[in-house]
Amino acid sequence: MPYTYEYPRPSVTVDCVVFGFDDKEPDLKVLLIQRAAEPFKDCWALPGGFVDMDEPVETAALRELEEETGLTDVFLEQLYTFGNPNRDPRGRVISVAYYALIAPADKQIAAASDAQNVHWFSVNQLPPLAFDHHLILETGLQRIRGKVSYQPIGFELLPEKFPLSGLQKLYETILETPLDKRNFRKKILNMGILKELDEFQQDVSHRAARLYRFDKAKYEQMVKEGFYFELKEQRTRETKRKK
Amino acid sequence: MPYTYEYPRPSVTVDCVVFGFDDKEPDLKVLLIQRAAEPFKDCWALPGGFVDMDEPVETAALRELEEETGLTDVFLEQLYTFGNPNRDPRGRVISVAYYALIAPADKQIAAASDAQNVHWFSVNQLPPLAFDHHLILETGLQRIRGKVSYQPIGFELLPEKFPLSGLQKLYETILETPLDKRNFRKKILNMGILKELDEFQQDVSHRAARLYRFDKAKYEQMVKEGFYFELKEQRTRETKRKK
DNA sequence: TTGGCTAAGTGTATTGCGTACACCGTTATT
DNA sequence: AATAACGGTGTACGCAATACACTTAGCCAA
Repeated sequence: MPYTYEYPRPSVTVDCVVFGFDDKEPDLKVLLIQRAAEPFKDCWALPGGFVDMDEPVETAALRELEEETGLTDVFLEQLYTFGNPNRDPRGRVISVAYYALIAPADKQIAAASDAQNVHWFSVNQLPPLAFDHHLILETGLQRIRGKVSYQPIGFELLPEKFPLSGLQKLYETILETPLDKRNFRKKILNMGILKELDEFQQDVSHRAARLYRFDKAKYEQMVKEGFYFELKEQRTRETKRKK
Repeated sequence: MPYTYEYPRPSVTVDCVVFGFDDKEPDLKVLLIQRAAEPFKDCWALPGGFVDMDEPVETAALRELEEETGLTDVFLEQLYTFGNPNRDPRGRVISVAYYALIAPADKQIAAASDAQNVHWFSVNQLPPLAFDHHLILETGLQRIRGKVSYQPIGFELLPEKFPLSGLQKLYETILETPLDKRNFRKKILNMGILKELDEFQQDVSHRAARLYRFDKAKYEQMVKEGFYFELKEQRTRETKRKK
């Protein structure tokens, strides 16, 4: 027991809420691992683990994500820090939560390390979760619901090339509201942040849709010039203003 | 040295970015303390300190704030967690930062505990700060700039009763942009979240303005019914869409 | 008391954007 | 050849954002 301190110290962990989008269902998914060790052995949980003493916290999140699921090169942002004294039966554990967005093409995932199993779950059909992971996940959901409307993070959930209908489905899924096709296309195309490609969908049993790519460089250029991304929930005239 | 662990553990602290608004200058202010102990003795810093083992992190933030500045009953939200390995010369210290908004009427502050001095600084005239507190403060600034536009947190910076011009000055200060008086009044009054009082400014050397109060209960009621607060930067027609 | 200063308070015309809404075209399948 | 599935397109309407200037109220000082 070599590590001794004058005052007691908490352990610090990271946990990752990994979101993925499945446009077949269509459904927002979360990546969970099945714990191989106590506590909560066999229970589903968010991927995560202890922060090493010499690594930045975000690095720990990326490392644990790769160790437990094989994922690399993900979009990752800090979500919230959970530190209630009783959230972990092993003692005082403060967890810095991150959320990640990954494109389905990257979805080759592999159970490893502390995990005996890794699996995508629909956010609407979640198993019981270890610790306070349900709270963390819910916090992550709120975050991306709030954030997709005014930052173009949704593209992180799509493959590099996607049809407009795929983007629309994504927004409809996250915002839980139907959008008008013509208005959606008009608005997103007018923004000028999509690059129209000369490629089309393959292997579909109907007319193939044109593919687009998110033009990140142009977007950042426009932001500098005062552009303000905004793609809100479309409400009907009735619900818009009551009374 | 009674506390021994199998693995090394970081220390965990909290830091608070306390914002106040001065409508005389008008200026956005931050409350800083002058450190009484090493490291960074005599240097200005954000109020904060170590998290006790049996208290929630947010409780620690509130406790440290009271201990060092005498402030209680503040609006407080978690900001971000800073955990780079070298941010503190004493070793690995991970800090959970919060930001607080307080009304000027509450501004009776008192140096205490670890602080030899407490002082309001304009965010535009900051002294050198201890640790990475400059980064934390900057992060807090960005947060409230982003947040005032779509959540009515600005009222936390005003006294309970305020004139419309005070609210407008607040928004102009935080957003760093001039707003049109008539449009501002029209918009905020139409929202219906302000209660018109039968009281007026006192001791002003010109016509006294009517005072208003933020009707929080009504606002929350309206949010439930789908109301969406939004008070954006007003841009001119020219800058709005280029080309 | 009067004149001057400061800030409060108020209305309208224009325009751009969000919204609602329906049909034809293309491709693959049987 | 017919069907099924989705792709792709235009317009009219109404509201809300914007631009813009003068009068009134109250205090103060000469």
